Amino acid sequence: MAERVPTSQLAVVLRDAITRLNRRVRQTRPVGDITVTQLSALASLELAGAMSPRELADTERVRPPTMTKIVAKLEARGLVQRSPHPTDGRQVVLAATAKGRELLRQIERARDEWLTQRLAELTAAERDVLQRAAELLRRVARG
Amino acid sequence: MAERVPTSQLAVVLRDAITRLNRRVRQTRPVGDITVTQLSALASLELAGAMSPRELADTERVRPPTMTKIVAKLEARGLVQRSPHPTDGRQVVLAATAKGRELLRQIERARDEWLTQRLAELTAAERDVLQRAAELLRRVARG
DNA sequence: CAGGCTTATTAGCTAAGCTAACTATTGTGA
DNA sequence: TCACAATAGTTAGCTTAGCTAATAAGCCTG
Repeated sequence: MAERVPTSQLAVVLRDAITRLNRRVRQTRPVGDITVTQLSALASLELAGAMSPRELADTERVRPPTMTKIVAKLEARGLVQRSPHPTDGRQVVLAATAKGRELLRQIERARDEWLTQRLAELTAAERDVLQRAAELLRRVARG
Repeated sequence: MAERVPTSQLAVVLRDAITRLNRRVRQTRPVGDITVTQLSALASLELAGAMSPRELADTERVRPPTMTKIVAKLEARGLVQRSPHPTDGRQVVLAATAKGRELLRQIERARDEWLTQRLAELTAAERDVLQRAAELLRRVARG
């Protein structure tokens, strides 16, 4: 079925496919009027647990001043809570609030609904390919 | 190997994998100091051929005033050229210049270099899975 | 315990997105 | 035909998101 092609050519095809699908997924407008940047930070906080602004900035690949702004907005919406670090007086500990976690769940559902419908149109064998691919893609991204 | 899971769960896993890999790919800094937004518009122009600002705005899913700014910057860099529409006096025709196309090729090479190296670390069978997946992903994105 | 590192914020800039409002052109219907 | 609606593009003015440089506060070490 799939002809064997050079790895470099696979890279081109794969990047193109991922870029396009990512745009489509992002076009599903979020539920709670939250921006993509804010959502991503909130999701990281929920996924990896409480952390400092510095760590969150590193996770999101932005600079600390940028994260200061993002966190300020999330806090103003009551989605994130900040508390003092138990031992280090400089640091701040950020954590998603119950409201923040609830919003995340709502948005994930809305996004995945679109994708789920699309995937349902494929055959079981095709979904199987995608499932194995998903694991590989995560590994590639992590590497 | 891959256990059969519900389609909705596949959607979650797949979206997550794609989001992460997309971030990684984007982190590869472009060659010519061009922004992601500008690059995307330029790539669309190259891919789909000459079109009006309106059409390009629709393609990129932004509003016309936003595209006005993006095009202005691309034009200032000599990457895009604008010419009058042959019959409709209101419209403008946008096209990538030779310089713009050359920049696109450079950037694509740089990006894919990173991904190619990662893919080279997989087995041939795993690359085969990804190749079939890429085709499916494009189809899903198009749908 | 003085001076240097780390954490976080503030200030000030650019880019990217939006809506509303404007100009110019095209098309249309009485 | 021509007044008027629709369309294309831009301008004005706003918010968000990103950056660097500078500042303030706390920690650590010689």
